[in-house]
Amino acid sequence: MGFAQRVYQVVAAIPYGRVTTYGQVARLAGSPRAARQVGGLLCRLPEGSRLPWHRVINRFGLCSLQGEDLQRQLALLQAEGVPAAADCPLDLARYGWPD
DNA sequence: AGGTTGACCGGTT
DNA sequence: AAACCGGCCAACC
Repeated sequence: MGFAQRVYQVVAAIPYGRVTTYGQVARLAGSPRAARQVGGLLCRLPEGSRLPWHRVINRFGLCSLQGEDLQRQLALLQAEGVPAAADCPLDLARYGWPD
């Protein structure tokens, strides 16, 4: 299985109401330095994908998206009880996906 | 075929 | 404390 498939599996396994970082997804996918590529993959997900891409944020606890996409991500997170905001970083110790 | 460009990160200056 | 640097992968010129 290739890198992309492993990333999809890891993202699919992020629990409801939790978030994780690009770096951790990369780590769990077996390629610790490939955080950027994780973003690249999620960026080009097909429209109707059932993958919980919105649970992946950056190492500062903020969403890396902008504009309309950012609003969509915030809404999805809020809908599952995660107090995500555009400006205020999430506490990863509280909402993060523990190893 | 080779260069560029990203939803990034960690370690080292 | 802030800037820098190399990695790693896929897609698109």
